[in-house]
Amino acid sequence: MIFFGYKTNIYMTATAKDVAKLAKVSPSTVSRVINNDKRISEKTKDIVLDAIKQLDYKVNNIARSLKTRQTYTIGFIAPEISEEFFMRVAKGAEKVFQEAGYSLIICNANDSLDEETARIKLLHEKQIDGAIIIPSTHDGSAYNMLLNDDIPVVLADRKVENFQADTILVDNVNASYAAVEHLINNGARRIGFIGGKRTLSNAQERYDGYIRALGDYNLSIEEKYIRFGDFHIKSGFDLTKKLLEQKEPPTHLFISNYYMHIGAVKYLIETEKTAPFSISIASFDDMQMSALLGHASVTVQQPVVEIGEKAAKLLLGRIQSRNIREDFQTYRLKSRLIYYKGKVF
Amino acid sequence: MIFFGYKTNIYMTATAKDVAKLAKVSPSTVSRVINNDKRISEKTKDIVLDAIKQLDYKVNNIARSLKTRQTYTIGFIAPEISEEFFMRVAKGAEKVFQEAGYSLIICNANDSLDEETARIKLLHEKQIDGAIIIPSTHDGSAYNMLLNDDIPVVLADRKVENFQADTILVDNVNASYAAVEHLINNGARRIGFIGGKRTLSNAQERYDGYIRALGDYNLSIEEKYIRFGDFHIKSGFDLTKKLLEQKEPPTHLFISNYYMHIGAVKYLIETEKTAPFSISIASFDDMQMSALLGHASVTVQQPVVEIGEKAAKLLLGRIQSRNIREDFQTYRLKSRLIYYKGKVF
DNA sequence: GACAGTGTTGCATTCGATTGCATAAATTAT
DNA sequence: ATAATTTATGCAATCGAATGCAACACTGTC
Repeated sequence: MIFFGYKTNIYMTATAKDVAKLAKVSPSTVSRVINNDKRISEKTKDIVLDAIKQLDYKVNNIARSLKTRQTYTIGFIAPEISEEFFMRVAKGAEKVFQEAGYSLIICNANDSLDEETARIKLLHEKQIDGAIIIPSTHDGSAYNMLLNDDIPVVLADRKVENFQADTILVDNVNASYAAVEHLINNGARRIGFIGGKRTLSNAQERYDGYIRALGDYNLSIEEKYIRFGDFHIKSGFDLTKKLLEQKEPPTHLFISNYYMHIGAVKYLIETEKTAPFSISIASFDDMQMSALLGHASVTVQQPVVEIGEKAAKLLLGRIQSRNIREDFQTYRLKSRLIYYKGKVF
Repeated sequence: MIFFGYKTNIYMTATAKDVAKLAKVSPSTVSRVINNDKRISEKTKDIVLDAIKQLDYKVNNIARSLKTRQTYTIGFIAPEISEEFFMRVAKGAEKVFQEAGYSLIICNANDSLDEETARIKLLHEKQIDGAIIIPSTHDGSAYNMLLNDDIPVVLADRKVENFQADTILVDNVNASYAAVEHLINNGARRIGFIGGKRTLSNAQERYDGYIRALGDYNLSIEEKYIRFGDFHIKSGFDLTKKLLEQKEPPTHLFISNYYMHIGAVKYLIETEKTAPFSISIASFDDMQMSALLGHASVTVQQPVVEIGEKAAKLLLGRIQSRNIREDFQTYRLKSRLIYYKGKVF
């Protein structure tokens, strides 16, 4: 619909020029009105606002971005978008950003450094104003691509090498210490450990907590009770099998994340392991399903949404202050233990 | 780093103009090279490509978008981004789009029509080239905002009222029919039904399959065995409680999705329901954890990733053909049944 | 050697909004 | 009433790339 001849471009969407014509002012004035420039008289402001309403004018964000060099878009890269944990972090971040007028491009790195790097390139090309990254590996060198062009980055959940940034982590060491301690207090002496790739900072830290707890309680650290996987179901399954099929197997397990816990339980169910003893598991992450996972006695509940919120707030601060490179901080958010009834199916 | 004085703008990123100057050609020629215009001589093409490499030139996508009116960005709206099901759809879509050079803005509608509408506005302002929506409600009227501005939309998983579009669904009726049939074949006579909000097309269809199966096998349809919730854990819990606490409770349950199944199992565990009979459950969705859910005898596995892929391909077709409004199709993808060992914990 | 035909390249405008600078209008001071 | 100051608005350039049209260079033909 041509609107009294006021829409001049072929796409029939009103531009600032159209509004200007209708309001009998210049495009600059229109621009000043929509940007709340204070030195504009109430009278013309009203006239312009009225014209805007009449023409249903919306600013063209692309044109605006070209001029202002701000896209109000934030990149969010997670190792795997179908995992509840990461997307709950994303939710926390989205909430904060949305209130500040920013929107999120959520990308999947597929647990691969290459894909992660590809996503970074993409976000860079899209000229995002900042990025939150949950690193897929320990190598953060690709992130410098962003920082070098003054795009601030905040890391969540894991820290990396070769890159400096604000980082939001949880107190992995203390949390896994407490979980293992709980097993010990309940009489556990042979506690198996199933961890993630040690190159990932959170995996290493959870291992450290386990070792420290054993040490403090004078339990010997047995190589044969310790296995490292990759945080996925299959490795939880495989490693549980390995641990339990040896002579003098562990009677308890500390498992470093939710998915490996699932794998462990799958193994226990499939083999209908009833053993001479009952396996009891301490694990990480409290997801919607955690309460139903068999053999769970205690789990570490991380402040997932808060990780995202905190990361988002920090990033916003960096963007707004334009202080991109200094005083990087690392925050450790507190986790807490959730006790299940120790039910063994 | 100023590069031999060739970078003219204050941001020190090379523009087509800089490349042109270095290659001693006009900006138009540079533009033609990067867009693979065939009517350019091999010689100048090489010179320009060399200059591009020297200056590490990257096109400014924002400027390009302003001119071409294409952003190569697709909106993806899901009712809840922390749910594995929806994000697996997103993964399927992302794969297809990525190969075609498009990227995805994933948004969370939080199961709310208002938030969904807000996201649509946002995506509209960002000038996306198309959108895939998993509707949060039965009302699709807000989607017209996109279509009216020639932005094609494809719906996934659920259909809506007040909006016409290509739609990718699964064969809900047949799938739930088959699941219920399986229970009947195993001797079930009193089968409770726990469904989602009937205003959602998939919830209604799953109910239809249940009703049809009972009818075909001459089982009476009992009001007291039928309850509707909201696809979330809590309603699964509450409705299971309601169903089982009555006199002559059902001995089997057909539960319309994964999360309500979780809720049901939570109830069964918490109350340590051992009943005079053992509850056996047929349900929908086969997630990472489904195999571990207690009482499961059979579940419907939907082709989740394929939903996303199919939706993406359709949307790409619409975008590329510029046929936005005609011949809308509805596709029904086939689900299949996964039989668990019928183990009852 | 003039002319048509084909293949390359540049000029200048455009996309829509922002903004420094200049100027006009309104207000206050003298 | 006039000068000085403040306030409000417009002009014109700019952000970086794309593209219709014009112009040029070259080859081949008669």
